[in-house]
Amino acid sequence: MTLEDALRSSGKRMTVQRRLVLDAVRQARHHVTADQIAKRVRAKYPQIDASTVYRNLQALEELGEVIHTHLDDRITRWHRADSHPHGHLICGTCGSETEVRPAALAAMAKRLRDEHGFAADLAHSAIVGICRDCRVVPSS
Amino acid sequence: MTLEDALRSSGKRMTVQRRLVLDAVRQARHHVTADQIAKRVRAKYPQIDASTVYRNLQALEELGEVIHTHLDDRITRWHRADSHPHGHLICGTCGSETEVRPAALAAMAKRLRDEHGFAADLAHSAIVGICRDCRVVPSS
DNA sequence: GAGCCTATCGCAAGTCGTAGCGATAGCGGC
DNA sequence: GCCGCTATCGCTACGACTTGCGATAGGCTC
Repeated sequence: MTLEDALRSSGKRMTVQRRLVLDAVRQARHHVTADQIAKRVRAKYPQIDASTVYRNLQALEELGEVIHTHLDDRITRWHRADSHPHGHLICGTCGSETEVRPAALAAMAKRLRDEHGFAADLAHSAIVGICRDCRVVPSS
Repeated sequence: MTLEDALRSSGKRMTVQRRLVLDAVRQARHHVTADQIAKRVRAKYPQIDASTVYRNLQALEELGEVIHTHLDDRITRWHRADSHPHGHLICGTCGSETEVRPAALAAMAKRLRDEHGFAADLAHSAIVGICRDCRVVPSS
């Protein structure tokens, strides 16, 4: 398996905790928080510590199994690496969250690559701004 | 003064702590962290609490005096609202930080406005990716 | 399948930022 | 200048996450 190879070549080990954290992320429909993952894992393995969840999420990200993104709160979200990529538009006024197609992000990223040689990952952090509705009717 | 008017019309008050926090942000050359601001303020007003600094930064942002941005760590940076706007490109490999001209951001934002009616603030969060140097010579 | 090396674990403590609470002090009116 | 309303203060506790440490347990060798 690719995962086993990746583990081996990076000197990492497969522990029960690691396996359960990975399963939890894979089974989640969309983004999940570390806390949600911890709760899922505790159903099968109650003694797992939050720090173990965080460390395993980092390790699994290094292995290319999971990815994290930042919305506009202080809570990191995680999802499986093979889910379809997309960006997030978050309205600072009403808090609404809209997904953006990868194509739109790619076009934006092209400009940064051309001008700065910078390969941007525009799905990593949400883009904050003001949505259509809030522009028309400013918040009271 | 505009600031006094803004304070009045929003029911806010000008306290010595508020004044010192604002001065500290204004005197800073670039972005500063809340902790750096607290240290500066404590030179003149040693008893100020960190939570007071945070609350005043929020209040001053509502008044349009200061702005906060997010780089790729978990630490919020603050700067005066009238400094020239710019975006940040942060390399996830080497950690280098590059400033982007507002014009480049505006062009990118236009697409989101046209397609989604979304007025993006692309200076609010840093754009993460891989810089030119790290693309050519991958990190060892 | 026993032994060894060390990655990983659970726990405790620390950091950045937020939130609740009783005490203090701006600031508008008299 | 004094009074009263309440925004703001300092303090403490909490939430998300990180880090250091001794104990545990993968997984490679024999």
